[in-house]
Amino acid sequence: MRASQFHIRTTKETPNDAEIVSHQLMIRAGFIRRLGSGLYTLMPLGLRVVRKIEAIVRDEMNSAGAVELLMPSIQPAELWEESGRWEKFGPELLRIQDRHGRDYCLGPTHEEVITDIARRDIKSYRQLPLNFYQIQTKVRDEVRPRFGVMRSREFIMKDAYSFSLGEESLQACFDQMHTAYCNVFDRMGLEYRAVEADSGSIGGAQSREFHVLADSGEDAVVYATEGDYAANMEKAAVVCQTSRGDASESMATVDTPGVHTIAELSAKLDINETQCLKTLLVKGTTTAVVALVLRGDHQLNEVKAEHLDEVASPLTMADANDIKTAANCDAGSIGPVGLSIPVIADADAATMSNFVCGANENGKHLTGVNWGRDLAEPQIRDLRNVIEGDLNPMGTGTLKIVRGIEVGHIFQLGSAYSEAMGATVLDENGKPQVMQMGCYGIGVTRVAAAAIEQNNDAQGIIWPESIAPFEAVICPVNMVKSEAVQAAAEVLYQELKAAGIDVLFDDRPLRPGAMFADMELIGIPHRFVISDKLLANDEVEYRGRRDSESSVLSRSDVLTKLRK
RNA sequence: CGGGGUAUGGCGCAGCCUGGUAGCGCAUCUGCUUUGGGAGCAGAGGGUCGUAGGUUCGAAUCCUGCUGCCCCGACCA
Repeated sequence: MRASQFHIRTTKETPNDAEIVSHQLMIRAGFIRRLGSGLYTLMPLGLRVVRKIEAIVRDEMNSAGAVELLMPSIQPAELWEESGRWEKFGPELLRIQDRHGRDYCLGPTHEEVITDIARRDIKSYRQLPLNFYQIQTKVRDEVRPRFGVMRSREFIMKDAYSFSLGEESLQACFDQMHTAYCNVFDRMGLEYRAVEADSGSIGGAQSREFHVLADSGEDAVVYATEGDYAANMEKAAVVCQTSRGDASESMATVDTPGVHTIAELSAKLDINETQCLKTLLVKGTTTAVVALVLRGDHQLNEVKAEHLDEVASPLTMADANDIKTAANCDAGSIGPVGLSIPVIADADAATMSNFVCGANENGKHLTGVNWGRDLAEPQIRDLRNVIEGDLNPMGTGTLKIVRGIEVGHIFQLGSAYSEAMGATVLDENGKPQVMQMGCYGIGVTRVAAAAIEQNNDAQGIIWPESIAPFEAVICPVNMVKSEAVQAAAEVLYQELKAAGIDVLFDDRPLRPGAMFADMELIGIPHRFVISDKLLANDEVEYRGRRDSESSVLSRSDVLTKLRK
């Protein structure tokens, strides 16, 4: 490709509405252009990257035996009513009506459509297992689109759906996709982790998220210092490592006017937050509210809490009236002593002794409180987020927390959709059996952004070779003045093209500095400079995008350099 | 949806407080010079100051409503 015939628009100024580096660089280098909130045009450079990512994904999916198809973005409401998600999905589902007033949605995901296809097309266990995938534009009416293409309302996603008979076959499909995903991210040269994830309300099944590690990531990823345990924050299990001390103090009431938070409480009484007990009231299933108690320095894990039978789903904090009724005080003064509602304690909270908690009376707290003596022993569950230094639940080492960008998710759906929509096959006995499903997603456009988050410097983007918009660029110095440079650049360009290299020939009449700056901003991995001076010795200058200095090589070594 | 911010040529901003001819940098166009790290000089084009109303002789500027966008919280690839 000749740069003069390719649309390259770069800017020195950083757009003021771009917060994270990938967004800034994608805009500055002209990969994307914003059309509206969460809506982006993929400019020619951006599309090239996306196409390369798609090619890798497609290749690995095909290798894993998945077959590609393409489903419509517009989906009839009836299908979503069948699965129950027309109601459940909420405002993120962008709904539209046609001219006849019929309801549709713009597909945020395609379980319904694919299950409809499966139930019509798959009749026999002999056809299984089968894995369909597509690379397609998804629409989600995000509450808050941000970070450019990282969280946009319209984005490109690879989604695959497997159909199996029996859980063993589902597991095999899942494992196969796990391997394929690792291959995909390996080939893109990304630093990532596959982590255990919560499987949500469907329950039981396996779920794994693939996170590209980056400080700007929106998710917390937990991993063990030893062994290969890794999970997202929602899922990461806590191993209680403390045991309860003796009840050496007696319970007493202290005045704590104006104290509402654990931080204020520990400051007021000059004690550590670990000595305070935090009590949260949430809506319950059989009772109006349920008390959840945690050690003061610990954070409630809302997903874990939501899974409890006693707790209403979705998790809802009790409102002021509920609190008044249950605890006879305001939030900030609640404690578990004397409550007549279920009290569920995090394991670490249950091992506390002589602790401080709210007295269920505004402006008062209790000190020296002990389980079993001052109040009944609580139910014990894992309720909190892990913190750095917690024990690895697998028994080796401790846990660390890093930030991650979720770029992929593989998930065993089981029979959730196939059962609701009647997707069955006949087994070898001629009996109808509900198919087991798995679903597997990769956020293609998000991968591009994640790759930049992980690979950039002050000059701009540093694309991993496999997804760079161009593999190499030829920069002729002062080509307008030198026919020799022009001719040599042209020859090299033709040579690299013939060798199958995806090469950009920067034939724009730019001064060298501007040209280099552009190409570094755009992030092309390999640069070859041609000038009169170099030509005199039959040489070419080479610089890898990560190199701090250029090197000079013989003209004949250019291809070898690229093939290395 | 709650909280905060912002809206002025394509982009980044100043001007607003204290009302009186809309300005700067980048980008664009023309010419000359320049050509190994985002060139210099000279010239040119481009803005109903988000929108609707109000105050005023006069509003980018003061007041009110609305809208867009961005950032912080609950969702997801």
